[in-house]
Amino acid sequence: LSERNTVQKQIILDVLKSFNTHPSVDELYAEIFKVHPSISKATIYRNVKQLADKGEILQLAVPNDVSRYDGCTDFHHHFVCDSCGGVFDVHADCIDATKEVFSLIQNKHGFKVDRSMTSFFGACSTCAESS
Amino acid sequence: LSERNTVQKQIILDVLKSFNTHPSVDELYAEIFKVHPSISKATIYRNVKQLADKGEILQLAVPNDVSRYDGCTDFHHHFVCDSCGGVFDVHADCIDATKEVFSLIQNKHGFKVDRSMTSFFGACSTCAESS
DNA sequence: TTAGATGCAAACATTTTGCCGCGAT
DNA sequence: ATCGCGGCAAAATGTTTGCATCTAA
Repeated sequence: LSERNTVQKQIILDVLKSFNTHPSVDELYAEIFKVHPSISKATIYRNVKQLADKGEILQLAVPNDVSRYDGCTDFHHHFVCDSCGGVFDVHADCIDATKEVFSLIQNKHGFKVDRSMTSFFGACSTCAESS
Repeated sequence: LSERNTVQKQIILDVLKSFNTHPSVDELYAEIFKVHPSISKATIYRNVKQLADKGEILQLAVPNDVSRYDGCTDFHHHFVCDSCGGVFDVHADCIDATKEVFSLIQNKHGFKVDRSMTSFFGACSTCAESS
């Protein structure tokens, strides 16, 4: 049941953390390929899943888009542009989803809440201008 | 540029609204098939996309899961069980993501925010018990 | 009448899996 | 020396598209 530290796993984590954006597996692959051309996409799929399960990275689900990954696990949120599909960070000071809310939900519904994330939707600055 | 009201579109909307859960296209198909066996999945895919674009239904993006649809467009949130993948409603009184927050984000980032949705993650009551 | 919608099947894209060999522990 | 992991290719899954036909307007 032990988990091994491999070169590939470390590169995947490092490269993901170097992104300011929220790359897909394809985007990660393209970047990792530059330093480790022999990597396989299957390895990236397997590792991002494992890292997300351990909570070392976040997996983002975006409507009409592939899975995206976020190397920043600090509590924060996302804005998704309905027009271009871009995903941008929205930091937490904007919204109040605190542990108090988690308890409230747990008491009301019986769900044991661990974490939360808010998605905001609309038009990003670029798309709002060109319309 | 006109959009037509077809029998299929109406059935899709009706059946979706009859769910308390958040069905995938496959689950919708299975249910619609009972009353309209000649329906095609392509028709369902095309219509849920159109309905979601018009805002008549919601498209939910769930990590490691297919797209799910929600016939209830009232402002509310979701709890996703990390263990069984179930998606449950969490109504809005639990969390404060109001128009004020939207303005705050718009001022800070320039995004024109239209709507938001919060996802809570953890263990649902059933899964929390059996662990 | 005509342009949007349907059903079907084929095409596509993304993600998962089986297999075998490699390498971290 | 194990057994988890990597690379590859094949398979599985989910979604979109081309096309001929149908139908709402």
